[in-house]
Amino acid sequence: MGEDRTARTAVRTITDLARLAGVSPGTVSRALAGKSLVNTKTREKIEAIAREHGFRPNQMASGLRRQKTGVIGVVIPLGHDTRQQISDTFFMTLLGFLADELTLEGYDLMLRRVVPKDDADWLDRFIGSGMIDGVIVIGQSDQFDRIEDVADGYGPMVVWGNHAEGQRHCVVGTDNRLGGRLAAERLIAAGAQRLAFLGDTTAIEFAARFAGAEDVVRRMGLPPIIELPTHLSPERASDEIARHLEAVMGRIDGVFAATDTLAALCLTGLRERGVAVPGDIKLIGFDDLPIASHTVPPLSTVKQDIAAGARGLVDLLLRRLAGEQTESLVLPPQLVVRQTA
Amino acid sequence: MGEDRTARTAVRTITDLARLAGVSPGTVSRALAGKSLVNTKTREKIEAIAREHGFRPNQMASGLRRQKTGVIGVVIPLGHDTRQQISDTFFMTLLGFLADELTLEGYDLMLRRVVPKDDADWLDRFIGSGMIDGVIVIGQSDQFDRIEDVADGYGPMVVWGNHAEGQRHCVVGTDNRLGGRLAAERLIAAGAQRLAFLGDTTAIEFAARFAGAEDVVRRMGLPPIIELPTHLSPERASDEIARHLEAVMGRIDGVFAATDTLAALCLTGLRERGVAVPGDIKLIGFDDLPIASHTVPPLSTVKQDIAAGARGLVDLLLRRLAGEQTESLVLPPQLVVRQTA
DNA sequence: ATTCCTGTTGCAAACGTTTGCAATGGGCGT
DNA sequence: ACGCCCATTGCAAACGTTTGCAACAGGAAT
Repeated sequence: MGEDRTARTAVRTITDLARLAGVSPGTVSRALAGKSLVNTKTREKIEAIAREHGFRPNQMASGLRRQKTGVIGVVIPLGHDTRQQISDTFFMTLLGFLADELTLEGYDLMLRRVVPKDDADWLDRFIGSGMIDGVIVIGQSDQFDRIEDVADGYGPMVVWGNHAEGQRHCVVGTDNRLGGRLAAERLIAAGAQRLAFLGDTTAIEFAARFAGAEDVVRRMGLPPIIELPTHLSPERASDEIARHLEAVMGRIDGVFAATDTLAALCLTGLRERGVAVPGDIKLIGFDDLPIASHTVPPLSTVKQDIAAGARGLVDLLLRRLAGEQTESLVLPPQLVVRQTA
Repeated sequence: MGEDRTARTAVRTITDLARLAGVSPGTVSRALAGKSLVNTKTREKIEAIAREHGFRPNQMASGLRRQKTGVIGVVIPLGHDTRQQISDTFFMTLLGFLADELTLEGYDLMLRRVVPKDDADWLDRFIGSGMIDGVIVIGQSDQFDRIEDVADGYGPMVVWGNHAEGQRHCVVGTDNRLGGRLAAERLIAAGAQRLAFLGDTTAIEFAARFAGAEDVVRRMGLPPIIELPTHLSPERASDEIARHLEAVMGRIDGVFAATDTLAALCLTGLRERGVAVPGDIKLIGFDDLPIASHTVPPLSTVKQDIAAGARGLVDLLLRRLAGEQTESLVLPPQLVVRQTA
């Protein structure tokens, strides 16, 4: 008992509520929106009824009328490596922070995972859906050009990824080239001379990290870095790394892994072969994921500030939504020396 | 050149397109929807124009009219442990698989992270928003009762979590109690007698794991399990675990961690104290996350089949959307013996 | 008493799509 | 040659909200 004070009339629309309150739908709309064009008494009455019936205005209708949805699209293109990435720790952590930031700003988040290979206009489709006010692209993958194309005609888009001179889309990301330099310098400072790079350089971010490392070895007159292309998904990566190690063992004394995840796998591979780290081979990763501090020995790495990245993405996107033109944001990476290099 | 065949007339609505094609909006709608009530010739013409102008029907309008949105809400309640969970590896992996499955079924995914403590009707608000056709709740957290309340009046909801006898909401999850039993049995089989449980049992899933372990020690007449409540976020957990170990060291010879993440941290803590694993203390985790196979020594654990879980969630939700009444789905956990127990 | 505000409210037209119903036309059977 | 049916299309009313404009009341100023 006590429950039946909620009238049997279900109040699903603003019009129902208006009827109950004895006012017009317009007034209800204004009252609920908090615009001050409505009498305090009336507003309170309306709010009371709304609360009592658990009424919430339909977001679809509101969105249609106002031509904005309160939803930000977040899309993860799976370019060169279909399986991985949506479960990749780095992207997931970034996504988590994004969710936090967007919620804080009153936006909802619509997540979409796309395979550009099977779906050429993945980006236009998302943008044109009318469901989102803006879009955040997590990772350029191998879709740099397509993103550039879209950037010309569509303002509210920010991309996580690598910044290239003169690019047209607004990007937030770590200075990968600098990160690569830091990594290589650390390996060399720890005593390594003949380096290898573990990772797939068709991903533009990884290419930049590789390039940074190359800068260093070239400057110091060391032999060129051996590229060891590797997929990101743990299942495939394990075997590939094993094969790589088989092939280059003895010819290298330092490994720069494109990712902590790869570094961790590499560490296991080295252990299995009885190779001492950092004794025989120095190893450094990238990202500073939680795993980096829990390998044995703990992984030296180049830290990306993921939280700052998320904040930057959202901040820039909001300003673009407000019509501002924004520059890209390049975050400084930070060397974290632990025990593998 | 060759680019200007795209007429300058921007075609944003179905009506624009209709004008261009010389038909009525209704026909365009039918053509684009693929319903076979339209002449092949006409359809092709319309499709051609649509393609040429990159036209996509507005999802908001469509959703409003059809009273369905093609969007599934995924909500992660952060109950007892505000900070964590959205970056928790387990939930993130589940989320990744969910994204895959939902995409496959033609649904979009709207992600929302909520703090029930600050926002009592988080679930009603999401459901009542009119933006989603159904909802998947990831983790019951400490919100079991609220979910139960909602389940009575709202069909299309499926929850990841623990199954309790006679509950009213449809849940998909691992048999946590059985998992707890497997873990305890393994610890004991490895030689442990005095067990501790690492984790916060106010989370219902963890409570079930704990209960399963208790079943075993009771049956075998061993001393009761010592509870070591611990937050999930790595930053807080590290210290808490250190303090716990300090307190119970020497009184235990086996640890059942509620999560692989906690187990990995515990392993580090034990190493720092010079405790041999599994020599002095046996250790077992839960989940079988990637990290489990890369600790040193690799972690024995109880595996949850995350992919199957995601598939189950989506499958049940779709059937509920179709009006079916569905039973809960309880997945069997699987013991994975590595080297810590 | 008349006029002019100001503060509230109602009216009705959007927003862009879908869909039941009716209208049109051509082909076919008789 | 007539009528009927079927395939295709157009018409217009929804879906639920927002918002410019107009209307209205009551009070203040003249």
